[in-house]
Amino acid sequence: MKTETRKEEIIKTAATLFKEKGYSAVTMRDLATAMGMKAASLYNHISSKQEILKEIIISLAEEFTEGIEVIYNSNSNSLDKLSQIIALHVKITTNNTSGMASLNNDWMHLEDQLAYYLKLRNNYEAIFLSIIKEGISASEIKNLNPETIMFSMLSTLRSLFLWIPKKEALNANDLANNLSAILIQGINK
Amino acid sequence: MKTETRKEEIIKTAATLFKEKGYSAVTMRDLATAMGMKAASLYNHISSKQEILKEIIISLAEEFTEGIEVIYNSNSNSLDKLSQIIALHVKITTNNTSGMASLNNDWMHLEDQLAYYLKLRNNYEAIFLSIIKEGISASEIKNLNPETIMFSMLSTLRSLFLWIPKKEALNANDLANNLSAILIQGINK
DNA sequence: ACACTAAACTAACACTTGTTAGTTTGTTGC
DNA sequence: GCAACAAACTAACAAGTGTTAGTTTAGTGT
Repeated sequence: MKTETRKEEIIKTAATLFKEKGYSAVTMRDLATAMGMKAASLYNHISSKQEILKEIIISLAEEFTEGIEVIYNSNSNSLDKLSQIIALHVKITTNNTSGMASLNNDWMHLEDQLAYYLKLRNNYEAIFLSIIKEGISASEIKNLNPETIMFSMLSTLRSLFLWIPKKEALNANDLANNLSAILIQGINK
Repeated sequence: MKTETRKEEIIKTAATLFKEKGYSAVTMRDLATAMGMKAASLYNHISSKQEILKEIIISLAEEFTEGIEVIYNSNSNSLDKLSQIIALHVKITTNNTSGMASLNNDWMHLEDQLAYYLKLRNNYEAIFLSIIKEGISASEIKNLNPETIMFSMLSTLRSLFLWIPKKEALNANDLANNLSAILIQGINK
């Protein structure tokens, strides 16, 4: 329980491979080669391929859940809360780009934990939607379809893992600020 | 060369399976079962699993290329061109939701056609970026980072395949108009 | 009736998959 | 020097993979 570092290395390596080819296309032999060992040796550290995916996805999903609940319960106004959500996505994605790829593309290959993951995701979206609706009621946000607003924002935020690695020039703060400007104020001059 | 309808049925069925589980996780036996036949029988109509993926993705990529070139060469102003790009995505995605899932998630499993696909995609993004830059030069668009603007819009448009099937209530025109409003004018009241 | 053809079938192939069992290696604490 | 242990190894497995070869079936035009 102390030196779990080898297991974590495997999970991290797996995440980068999953990002490139997807969970199903990565074999245990691919992963072993990337780790410089034989496939069977992986099983000294992990119990199955499934477990790796679970470790990657569930911890991230829980991180998002905790993050948005704090934001929701703060006493900022709605537009500020949306900016904080943007910053949350930028931060988590910056810290674990590869894991975010699995979260977005391979969640359907969770087996035992699929129901739990979907529960977390539905909960997250429900809170996000509440914030938007409250913003509309408070006349902070334009009276447009709330689901479409959420879809648009969430699409951009969920794609950050594709974008951030190419632009390490931008630091996390600048990116979050840029995105807030675009997503909230629009681009029309 | 006349009745290619059986091949097209296979490709369409494959696309819906690829959308749910991804290209790598769908076996030829899965596809055959969905078609009500045995796996070997598929090969009377298609030459390989690869070919199916190619047919799905390349035709869509070419459709986007043709579409954006027409828009780019029209004499609308830049904001109108962006609205037309939004409408292009909504239209193509509405007509082939499953195929768009493969285009977005499984392009890396193209083998022989991977280079060609990447060429088309880079060309598409270059034109998109030109339109944004021209809009900034013409003072139609705010002077924000053009790449970030494109990334934000494209993320939303590329995720439409996830969204459109859930909202068949909205027709294509309404959705395109809603999205144009949000992406261009912002949500801040 | 007969040849043709589209489209299904059965059987099998060579290879790859995730995983297990049992063994060897190298380091650490006594 | 030896016990203990983490972490690698070899060898093998049963099941599943995409694909091929050859055959059967049923419908169509002559």
